[in-house]
Amino acid sequence: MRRSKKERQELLKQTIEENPFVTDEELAQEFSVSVQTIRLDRMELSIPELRERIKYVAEKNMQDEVRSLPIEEVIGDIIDIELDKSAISIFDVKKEHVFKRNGIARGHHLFAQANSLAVAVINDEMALTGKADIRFTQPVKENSRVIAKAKVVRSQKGRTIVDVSSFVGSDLVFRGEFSMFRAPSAEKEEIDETRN
Amino acid sequence: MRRSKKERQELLKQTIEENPFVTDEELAQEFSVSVQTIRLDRMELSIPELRERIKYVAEKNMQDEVRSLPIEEVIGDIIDIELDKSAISIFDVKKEHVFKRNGIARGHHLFAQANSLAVAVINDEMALTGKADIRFTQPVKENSRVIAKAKVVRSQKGRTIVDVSSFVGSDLVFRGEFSMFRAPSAEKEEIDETRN
DNA sequence: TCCGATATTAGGACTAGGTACTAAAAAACA
DNA sequence: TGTTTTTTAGTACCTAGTCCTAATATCGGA
Repeated sequence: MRRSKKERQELLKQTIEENPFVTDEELAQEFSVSVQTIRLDRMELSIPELRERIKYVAEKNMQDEVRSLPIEEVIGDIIDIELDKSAISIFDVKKEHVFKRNGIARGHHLFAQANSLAVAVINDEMALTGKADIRFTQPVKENSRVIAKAKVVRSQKGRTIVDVSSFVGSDLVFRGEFSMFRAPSAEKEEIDETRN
Repeated sequence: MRRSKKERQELLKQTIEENPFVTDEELAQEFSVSVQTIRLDRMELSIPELRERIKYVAEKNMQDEVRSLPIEEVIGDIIDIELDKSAISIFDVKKEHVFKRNGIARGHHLFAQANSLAVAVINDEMALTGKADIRFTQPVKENSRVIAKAKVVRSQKGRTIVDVSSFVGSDLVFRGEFSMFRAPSAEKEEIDETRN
């Protein structure tokens, strides 16, 4: 089926986004146009060639790998941290984080950002969440930037209370009180401690 | 500096492993041999060409992506559901769900399973988590199978309380009380309702 | 020191998946 | 109808290879 140029280019963009591994040849067949047309389309849309796309995906992968090693496994980007005191992270809500039906962020992503920030702020070898009291105060839409602020409230014998408030702009969208277990050094402080 | 064949091939393997993006040309210079020699080496060591290597890395990345942001709307597999009453789901804890340091499942995955089950059990167009009171009662290790059981406790004017308990074997590992907002049909029931 | 084996290099033909460019044909529109 | 836009075709060139043949180099042993 032949489509208009505009329509075709829209679909082309989507198709390549979904599957960056597709060749011009295959796309030409898919859209029943010549390979040259596909190439003109890519030009107009500034979509790089197959190999560059693959390379990009691969490079992203490598970066992710190094990123997940040193900065620890945090959801969202930590932009400020004072160990055992406070921390701030940013999380951009993209299409994969929302419900398809209504475009609202799924709760567990906001929870993940907050929880992971609560873990990160603790200056110990190990930190585990014991309990949490959380509130989703406003729905968060796709393309929002969520800023989570964690504050250590108090700390006593292996237990630390961390308050996390998340905002979109000036709106509070999430609040949580996390009760964290901590284990100072390595081995024998066994995590069975986490029994609450 | 010229090395013996064996030595060179050993280094070659390492070099490519570290940086799969290196070309034969660059390797030839690095080892002061001809491009052909590098190619013979790759043959003998069964190392694929640059593009195949890059493609492999990229593909691995894509796989990871689908894994980390589940396509399906529910985290875990629902094995039983009675709308507005109860539901059960299974979630297998794999290496990507645990902290590298201690092999313990990160809290937000257990939360995600429970929260997502609470959403699923509600028989309405839309369900959003308003607040939640949760407890991680025991650490969950890699390769565990977590069974979450959701039960609708009560329901009144657009608000439904869902209790979720998650088990590994017979051990309770997580408990949460979720207060869910529900909107029967589509548009105008505006989600500002979620102000708590 | 010469011999044969192994290792290395050079070169040509071919490949995929393109870029960059020119030119012609087809379709859309005014 | 003429003009503009869009599409197609074709050429030369590119990278990073494969596959193959043939010519050298290098090395160990008799």
